[in-house]
Amino acid sequence: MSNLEQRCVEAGLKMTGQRRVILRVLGIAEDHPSVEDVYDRAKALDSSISIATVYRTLSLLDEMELVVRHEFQEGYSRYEVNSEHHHHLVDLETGQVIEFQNEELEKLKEKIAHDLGYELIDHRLELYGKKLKSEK
Amino acid sequence: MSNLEQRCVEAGLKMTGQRRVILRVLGIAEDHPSVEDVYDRAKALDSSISIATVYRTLSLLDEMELVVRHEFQEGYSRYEVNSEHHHHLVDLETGQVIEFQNEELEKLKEKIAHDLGYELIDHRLELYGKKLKSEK
DNA sequence: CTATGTGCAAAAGGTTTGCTTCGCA
DNA sequence: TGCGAAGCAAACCTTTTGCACATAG
Repeated sequence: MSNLEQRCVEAGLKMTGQRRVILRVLGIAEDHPSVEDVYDRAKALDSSISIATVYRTLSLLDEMELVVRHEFQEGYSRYEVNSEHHHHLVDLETGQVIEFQNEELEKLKEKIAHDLGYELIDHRLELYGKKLKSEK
Repeated sequence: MSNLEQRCVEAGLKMTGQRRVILRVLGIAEDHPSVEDVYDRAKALDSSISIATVYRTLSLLDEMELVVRHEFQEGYSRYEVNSEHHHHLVDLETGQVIEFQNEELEKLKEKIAHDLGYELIDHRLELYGKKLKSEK
């Protein structure tokens, strides 16, 4: 049983065929798939899956924080398995999403929130850019 | 003629009654109104305005960069007049939006993008927090 | 006068939900 | 077997759009 499945069972979810497939799709994804993407990939493994189930499952996983939902100003959501904390840089020319971490940034966010009199619960940082012409 | 109106005329837009009203609503707003909010406020000044016009006008203003569109993960957009660059901290308990600026942050963003081989075109930073209990 | 803008209602696109049936525990 | 889960289609919500009429310049 995969780690994701394990955690679902522990949370009291029934491990249905559909959920197993969706978890598998998410587990092997190397990108940040949209609901439609997850649906298509899941359907390739089990053609009986409906998009309603994909939506319901992703919402559940999001609540359980097994997954992170992103909205990169595209009008729809994209998901990824919740692993290490990181941020995203979206390539405006290709749509490619690059992940990064930055310790200095983490500290700065905490400081800013605290200075404003707030406890930081969540945050979101996205960079949008174009690849620099590297003269090779 | 208000500054916003001025800039619209310069951009070649016809200054209709509806646009004047919408610009006025945006100009005096002290919050970050949703399209529905703008529509309601505009209707109070001119009951003939339709929501389609509000959407069309806000899109135009956004393209012209007279206005900034935000999506605070609420499922709809909010707008504000484009003034000084700043970021937002959303109070998770009240929905209140606090604006802030931070020079260190600006530099850090540029550096991160550059280190990843990108030219930073746009970015988005939102903090979500709860007010600290201040023992007064 | 005419290109641009508006109102209205319908359509679009993503997401949610009611209801019935299915199947895991 | 009983209750959570799935499939299907309709409903929802925000946003966009086609079309006929109105109006700024």
